[in-house]
Amino acid sequence: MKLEKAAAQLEALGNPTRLQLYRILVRAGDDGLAVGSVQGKLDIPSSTLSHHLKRLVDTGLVTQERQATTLICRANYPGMNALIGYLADECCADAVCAPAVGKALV
Amino acid sequence: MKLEKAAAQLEALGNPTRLQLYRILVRAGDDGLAVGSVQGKLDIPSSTLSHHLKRLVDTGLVTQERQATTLICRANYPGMNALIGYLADECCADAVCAPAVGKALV
DNA sequence: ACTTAATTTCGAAAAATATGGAAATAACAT
DNA sequence: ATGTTATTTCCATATTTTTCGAAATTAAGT
Repeated sequence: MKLEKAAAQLEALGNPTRLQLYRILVRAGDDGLAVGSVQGKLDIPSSTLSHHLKRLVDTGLVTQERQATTLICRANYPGMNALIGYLADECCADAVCAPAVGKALV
Repeated sequence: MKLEKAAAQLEALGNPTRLQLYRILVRAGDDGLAVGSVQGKLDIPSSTLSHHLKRLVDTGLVTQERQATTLICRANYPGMNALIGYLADECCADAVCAPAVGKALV
């Protein structure tokens, strides 16, 4: 993973609203969630939500699939894994932190 | 870890200059690196660097220790591990991505 | 074609971030 | 005390981000 891409993904997640949004999608699992359903959970205007979603989609953290008029959004696990892998590699280049990453697995 | 804190750390890392800066500190290992040495590697004005460093320190990703006139900076591994753990937990809440996280360990 | 529902784009204002020169501070040596 | 080096704070500016109402678009359903 290139540093620029990692930074873009980190920045995308580095906004409380978007991180919350991403969490909601993760919790929705493989079924995903329609934009409208997400809006119900976040209670923000649709245009604001659309901008945030776009950011997550553009950076490869979320995917979207049309079903008639509704747009299903899903957390893109491979994208997140690549990011976590990048961070872990950066973090563990010299150190000491493998155990804690391991802990996240349990 | 609280969502707000995770978001602040992600945002701190979500800037190419700061991510590069953080990488440099990780690679410097336990010895750390003086602010001036970092500046030499990044080639940015000291005031700009100081702002970025402050952001990483404030969010708990970097620590600093005075040695006479120079300030030694170190990557704060526990801070990063907590963040990676948070992301892994969020990501793996329902899914499918444990194997990839495992891969990051190797 | 017309309507309805879902979502995005446009446009614009407020807020936050990024950048860096110049001055201030910190810590020490002489 | 003065000088020197290292780093931060102050200040101002340019850019980017965030926010959201209103209008436009998309995709059915009737």
